[in-house]
Amino acid sequence: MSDLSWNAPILHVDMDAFYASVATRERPDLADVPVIVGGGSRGVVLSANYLARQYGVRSALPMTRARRLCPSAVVIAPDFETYLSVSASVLENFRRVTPLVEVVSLDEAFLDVRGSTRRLGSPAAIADQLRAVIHDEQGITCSVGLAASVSVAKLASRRAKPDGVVVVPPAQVTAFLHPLDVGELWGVGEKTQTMLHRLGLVTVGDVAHIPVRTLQRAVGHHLGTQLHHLAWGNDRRVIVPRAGPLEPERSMGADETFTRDTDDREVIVRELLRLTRRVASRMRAAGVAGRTVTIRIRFADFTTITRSRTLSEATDVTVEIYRTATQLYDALGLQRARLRLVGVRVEGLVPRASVQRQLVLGEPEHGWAEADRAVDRATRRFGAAAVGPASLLGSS
DNA sequence: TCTGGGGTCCTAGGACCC
DNA sequence: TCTGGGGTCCTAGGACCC
Repeated sequence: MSDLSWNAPILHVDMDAFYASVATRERPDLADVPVIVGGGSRGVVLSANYLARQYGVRSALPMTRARRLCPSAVVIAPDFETYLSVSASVLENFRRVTPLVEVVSLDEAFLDVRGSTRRLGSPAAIADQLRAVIHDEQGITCSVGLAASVSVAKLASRRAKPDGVVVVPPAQVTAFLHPLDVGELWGVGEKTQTMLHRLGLVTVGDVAHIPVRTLQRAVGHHLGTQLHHLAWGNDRRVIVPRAGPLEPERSMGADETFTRDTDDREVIVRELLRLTRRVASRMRAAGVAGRTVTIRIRFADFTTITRSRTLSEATDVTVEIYRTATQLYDALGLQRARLRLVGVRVEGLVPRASVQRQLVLGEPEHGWAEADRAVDRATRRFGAAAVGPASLLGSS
């Protein structure tokens, strides 16, 4: 009955410890063992099963700390191909419920089920069906939050974990929200949480009851407005059906942490070239070009700077992006600074077809675009190791 | 051997233009 | 012989999300 009063019942479906669950679903030997999915020596935890979490292991924790907290954990390298395929199967399960699916990431999506209740039953019944189907077909569990808005549904699913459902009827939204810590709100990370706590704003209810202007002064105009609305459950966001992270992007980039910090210009510049090739070929595959080239430098002490330059016209040409990146790097005039990470990003992406190249006759540049396409073709046929500048031979 | 890699959005100051 | 005021673009930094 109460379901009928819901303007738009929203489900937020969130896989439980997704990477770890997928990694262990056919490994009964790991069922009762702490499991961590994570990268190499300088990496972070990508996913941890609930046994590992009992030791304090969390996503984004440095692997070194995670191993210290839980020496008995089995550490597994991520296998994104498998995650992608499981994720695609789960998405099919969603689409059988409703076409109004907004994919957030590989392991998370919002479903607007207002059009599905006649066929499938109440929103709560739909949540149960989905969890059963995903468990039976994919061998993993998920949690579901059900509410009348996107933001509350998301908070509800978090409270449902693991392997549960939490329903927040419209009349109970503020009673549900106000006791929560401000850090639970979308847009409040570690920094903002700390700042709000220092101001004596600990719960969502605290934030709800101070004047918007005060909030805006504390955290900025935009975020202040947003938090005020979220604290009262005012969330007009609607589900935008989309396939997820494969949307037309505004920027593309790549960065990589060195195995060891380095101050060697040769090594750094070679890395800039490797990253640029990766980014540029992704851009060409996506049919986009961009005008602003940004490099990112992270020093050994973790301080991070960016330097960018906007070109007169958009490009997807490896050599142009690379030249800009190295010029930006050299302009820093670093001497003995040890770098932990470098990155290259191209912003202001537009469809390549919309770029009118002002080709100057005799300009030596205009052969490079064709060279890139030849490299792309060869890479598709023979693999990435087959083609590359001499400075990268043997390194890829 | 503390702290990945892919992104998005906001803020703020200066340049520049009308 | 002080100050305008928008709007837009560019750059840099920072916070956040998954």
